Amino acid sequence: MTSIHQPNQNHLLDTLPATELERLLAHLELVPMRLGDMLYEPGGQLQYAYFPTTCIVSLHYVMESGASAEAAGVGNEGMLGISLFMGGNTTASSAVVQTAGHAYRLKRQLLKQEFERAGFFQRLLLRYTQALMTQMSQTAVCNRHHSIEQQLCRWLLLTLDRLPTNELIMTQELVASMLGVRREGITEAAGKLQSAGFISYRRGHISVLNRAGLERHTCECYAVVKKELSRLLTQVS
Amino acid sequence: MTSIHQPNQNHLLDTLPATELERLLAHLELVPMRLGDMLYEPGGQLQYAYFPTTCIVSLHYVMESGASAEAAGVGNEGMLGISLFMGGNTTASSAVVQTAGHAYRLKRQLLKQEFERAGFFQRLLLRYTQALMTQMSQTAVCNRHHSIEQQLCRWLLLTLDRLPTNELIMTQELVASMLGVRREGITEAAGKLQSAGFISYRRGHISVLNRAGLERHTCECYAVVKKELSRLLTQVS
DNA sequence: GCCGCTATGTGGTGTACCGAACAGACCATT
DNA sequence: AATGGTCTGTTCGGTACACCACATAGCGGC
Repeated sequence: MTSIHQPNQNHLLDTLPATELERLLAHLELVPMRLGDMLYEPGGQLQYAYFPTTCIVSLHYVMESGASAEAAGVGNEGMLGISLFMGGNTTASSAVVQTAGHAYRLKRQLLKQEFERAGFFQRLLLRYTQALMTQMSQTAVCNRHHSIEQQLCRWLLLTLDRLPTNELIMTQELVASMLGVRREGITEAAGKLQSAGFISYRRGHISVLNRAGLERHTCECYAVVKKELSRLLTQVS
Repeated sequence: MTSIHQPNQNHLLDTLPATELERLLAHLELVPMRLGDMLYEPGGQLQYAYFPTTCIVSLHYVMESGASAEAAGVGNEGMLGISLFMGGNTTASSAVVQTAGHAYRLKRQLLKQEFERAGFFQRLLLRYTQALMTQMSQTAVCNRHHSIEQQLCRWLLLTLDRLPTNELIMTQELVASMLGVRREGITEAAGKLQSAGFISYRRGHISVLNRAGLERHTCECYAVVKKELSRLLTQVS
């Protein structure tokens, strides 16, 4: 009997050659991730790296004023705990579960040890980190120049790509805090997307009906991030 | 006789233990960096890594519309060519010289080779990369929530920290393209800072007269970036 | 010193987004 | 079926910044 949860639902783990994956399998621990769980706070010491399978985690910054925004999201394409092998052990951001689901976690020492073998796993993690940097800097530029509606499209598409379904369990309030805008701004933008027939929603549920429509409506930032991710995570030497 | 240019004017090179630095010295080549020089374009293959001593380089994104913005800056605290050891070999950004000066460059293969020794140099570069990620994500959040005036203060301080003098050779037009705002917005913000006695400027020259004043005026983003940089680049194991 | 270029200053109009306040609608619970 | 809490829709006023147009002023080249 096979469980519905498998490590290879995470793309990074799935990419590993059999021998490398086997070394990890015994240490990977499946954990449920509930909405709002905080994996780490700014400056907090991480004990685990997380490889999401069905959850999505947001790298979130909260300002002194209380305002907040997401710098990047992490789902089944990536991992959390970059700083464990980058050397800092902690980061200035916090990591908050944005969509409930599951992840496999790996003890900090084991991740570090595996990284230091300087093999495929190391190269893969570094490439993923570079993809994450692309996402962060593209978010910076997008925040500067694009409308809420465009950014909402980008965000929906990126989120959708990390989920098996076309439905997001997500209030407008939560989306607003991710994009760092007011809830009313999301209400207005989502209303337009619904009128256009691209999405439909009701109290905490957003369904994507016309993905191609969203892709036409979004800014270029979505494509840049996706392209860079696929470039970096295929053909890892 | 000692030249006025020394590799240890770059903080990363300066941090290297003698044995590691010695291996590099013969291969480090001093190059002048002129204002506007493009070190690399999106997707372009890098041939060298650069360690700035007196120049500043901007990691710059240009949108389809022609609008642009900086995701991060690199000066004597860092290096250019992250993607050479991260595995991607290229990035989605371009790198443009924002302040003329000098840098030491190192052939791509040598950087890679040295990185793969998995010693101090590798740990240092990875830590610097993490600091760069902090700068990028803080820029994303800052773009969302802070006023042009605050951002200008942040940007002036970050730039000042990379220069030996308190004078920036820089038109308002250029500053505007860094922050991704209109030139008039910079005129207005700079005017206020000048009235407050923090800076003075004339055609392409900005002098900082009161650093503490700028620090009081800037948003928290400056401190976050500086703190993370100093945390990561001291006590490298 | 004059000229012309480029950098800077200013003003008017438009708009996207913010802040706050409130109304209505949906859903879960009882 | 009623109730209460949460989520969504709408409105109003304010503001920061964009876009456009043009005026002035510093500086280099002649």
